[in-house]
Amino acid sequence: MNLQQTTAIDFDLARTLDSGQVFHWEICGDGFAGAIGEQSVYVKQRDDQLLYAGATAGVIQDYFALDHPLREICRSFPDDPAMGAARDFCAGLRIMRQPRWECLATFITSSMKQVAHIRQISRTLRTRYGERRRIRDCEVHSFPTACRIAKLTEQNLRACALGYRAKNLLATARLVASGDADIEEWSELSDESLRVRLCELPGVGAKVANCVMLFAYERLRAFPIDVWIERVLKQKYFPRKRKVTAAQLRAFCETYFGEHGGYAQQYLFHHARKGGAASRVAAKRKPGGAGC
DNA sequence: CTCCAGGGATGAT
DNA sequence: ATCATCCATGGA
Repeated sequence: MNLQQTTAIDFDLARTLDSGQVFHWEICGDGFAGAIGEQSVYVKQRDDQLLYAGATAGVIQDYFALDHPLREICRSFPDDPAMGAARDFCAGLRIMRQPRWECLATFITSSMKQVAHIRQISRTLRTRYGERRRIRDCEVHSFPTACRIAKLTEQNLRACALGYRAKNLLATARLVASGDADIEEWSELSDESLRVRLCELPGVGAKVANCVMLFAYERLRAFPIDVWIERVLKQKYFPRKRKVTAAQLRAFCETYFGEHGGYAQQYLFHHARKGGAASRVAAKRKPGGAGC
């Protein structure tokens, strides 16, 4: 199969796919295979060129948000040591435009899960209930639609290792499938209204809502606060302060990181998670023991 | 073995 | 408003 080609400057494909925003792309040959909606796509990067098959250039460019003005976005970040280090570490990392339902569903399954296991759950759901496709000798499965999941049982989903998340995914799938929750229509809402609507869905709280807003609704100001980001914020921005409430953190993030706070958050997250020992934030240690 | 993970819902202070 | 607890599962 012949590959098509499009220019992609200020873009790092592998880093973007490994940054914890999308969970289903797999290594295929010397590139990656995955689904963009219902289409199976192969893509690999060679310098400033993206070589791809399975979709149009327009779909590729839109999905990877190659139109985001990354230079300007990075310039809008606050000028402090933690942010600067994260920005240097995350060159070319872009916030993609993901399909609403699969992003929402995947982050409902993400609660109290490591990235590796979110990937495993996504793979199981796709393999069992999605549509199988083939691209360049690699298998790709689309994410099951809300209607498909709505017809399953909680036991079906628990069998995919979802645990207590099964009930939430099923209930939300049924709301979306019935049209009671019109997640496509919600793209017209303001940030605040959108967050309220998302949080009404079973299994969606502030953190998941912000992830979905950032990764599927292009609300680049949305700032998800998970355990990693919470540690980064407390250690880098509130050092030697015993008590920092969730409300304080939220208020700080809304203003300090500016109009592209979601990008800043993703860079801080990726740096903390994947950076070297120097960047790593220490997990909370159990008190006691002769620490010396 | 233990500790922890891109949390949410519920009920008690 | 803030805190405690429970909820499943598997990687490290």
